[in-house]
Amino acid sequence: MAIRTRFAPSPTGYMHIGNLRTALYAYLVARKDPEGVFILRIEDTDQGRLVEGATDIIYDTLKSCGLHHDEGPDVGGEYGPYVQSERVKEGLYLKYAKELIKLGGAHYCFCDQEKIDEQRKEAGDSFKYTDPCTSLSLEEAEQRVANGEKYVIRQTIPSEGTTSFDDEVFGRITVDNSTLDESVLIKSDGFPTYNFANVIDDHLMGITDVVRGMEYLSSTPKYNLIYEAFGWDIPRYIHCPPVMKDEHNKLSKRNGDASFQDLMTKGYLPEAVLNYIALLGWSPEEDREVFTVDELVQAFNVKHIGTNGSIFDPEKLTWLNGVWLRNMDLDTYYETVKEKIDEAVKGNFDKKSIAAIIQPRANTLQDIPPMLGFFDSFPAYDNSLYNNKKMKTNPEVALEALKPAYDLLSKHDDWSQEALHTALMELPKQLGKKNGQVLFPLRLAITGMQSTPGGAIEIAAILGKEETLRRLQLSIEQLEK
RNA sequence: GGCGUGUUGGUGAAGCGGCUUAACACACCGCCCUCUCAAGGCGGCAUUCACGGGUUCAAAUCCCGUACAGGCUACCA
Repeated sequence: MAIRTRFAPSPTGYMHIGNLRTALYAYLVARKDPEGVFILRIEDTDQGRLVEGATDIIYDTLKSCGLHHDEGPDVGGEYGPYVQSERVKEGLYLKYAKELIKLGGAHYCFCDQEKIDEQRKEAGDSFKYTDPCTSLSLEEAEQRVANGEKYVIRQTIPSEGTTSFDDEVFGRITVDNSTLDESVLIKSDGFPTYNFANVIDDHLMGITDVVRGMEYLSSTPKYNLIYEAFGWDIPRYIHCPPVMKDEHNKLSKRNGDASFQDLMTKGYLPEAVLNYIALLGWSPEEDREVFTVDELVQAFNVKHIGTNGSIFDPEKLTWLNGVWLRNMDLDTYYETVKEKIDEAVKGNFDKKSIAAIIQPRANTLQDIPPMLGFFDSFPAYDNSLYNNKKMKTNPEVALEALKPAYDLLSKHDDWSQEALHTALMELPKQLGKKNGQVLFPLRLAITGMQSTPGGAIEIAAILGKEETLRRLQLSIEQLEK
């Protein structure tokens, strides 16, 4: 039987990294099977928490990550509808809830909130609701429903015994039924709760492998009781540990900058983000860290998902993003950073050469513009910058190097980087100086910057003869004052 | 409070009873390369696996307890 997994977010805001990771893992589990199917289902049963536009964010995020779903609200499929609120309209959950009642797995409950609160107050800390409606006869309950009394449908839990299941990552989990509470399955507004809808839908959609966060670990036994009451097959469970912001806090939608969208605007690549989050909580068998999504499909193994929560580390993401950027061939790199270069450099320079000098230096797209300011404007700088211990330079040494450099360059016509290189590398020898004593001042003289991406030769080549000489001239005058 | 889960360096982690004097990666620190800054190369960085007991010839690895963390305990998901 082909594996079917689903990603089932509720449209209550943007996608944060923990969510995305769950989607990734569900995707990988499905793709691992050549016949596997990955489904997107929208869980919008909490009408009060819906956020406008949230579903679009989900579509967009999955799309830009390359996590294509085979079935879903936007692409269709044989098991639709894929939006729970639409399924409610079909009366689907209520139908199954009533069947579950007949099977003894659920019951009508007429208790109002005050009654429950009262019991909670009395019980203090160790509260577990004891529902008096459990003992109502079905006839009586149905009569009251027919009379128009407000009701919910609650799960009926056996008072004795234990329920166990095997989780693929956490192993065997066993709980006493007596600790399980009889949660609401159908709310008084007629909508199912997550507790019920996810079981019904997972079964109806033929989900074989349930991939979700471990916050559901402790309610899974309740879900299994429902599966069992219906006589349905229980899926494989893959519960994932949380992604944390720091030692104490899970990543959260509020005051978090770890949404996928945020990371994009911070200049990270979707590929790098996917790669990074795959590594949060999962480790490959081989000693390697750089993976494309397709490569992850090959390498992924549920058995290597860890059991402890992991802290999202922006520094490592930044490094990995840099690796992705550096691994690109120059044409691809140029295409991806073109926009950033254009943003920072308006002058008529060869942008591809600029791309070449920043490629080993930028870890995120955002790093790029601040590096390039000196192209458009020649910044004012102080002569003291020529003092450099390591380079063994000072203003005098600089002047001794810059004047002959000017003479040489003004007579030099082949402005290719190679030609400039050969010409300028001769100069230190002729002057009896070290390379750094000539090239360091030269770079400073034409950029006004203490440090720049690229060296004097590379930058001179990009600036062009006219601009290079112009700046050099200005710097020499400044030194001679 | 109850129930369930987890705890290897600053971070991600490997390890699943002897091969571990605890991989690898990020960060950090050195050195090398070098016209700056990066990139790259090399090396350093946990005498110890939350703590305390126990089992065993042998434990980070198994068991128990304690501490701590986060999860569930909603007509949220």
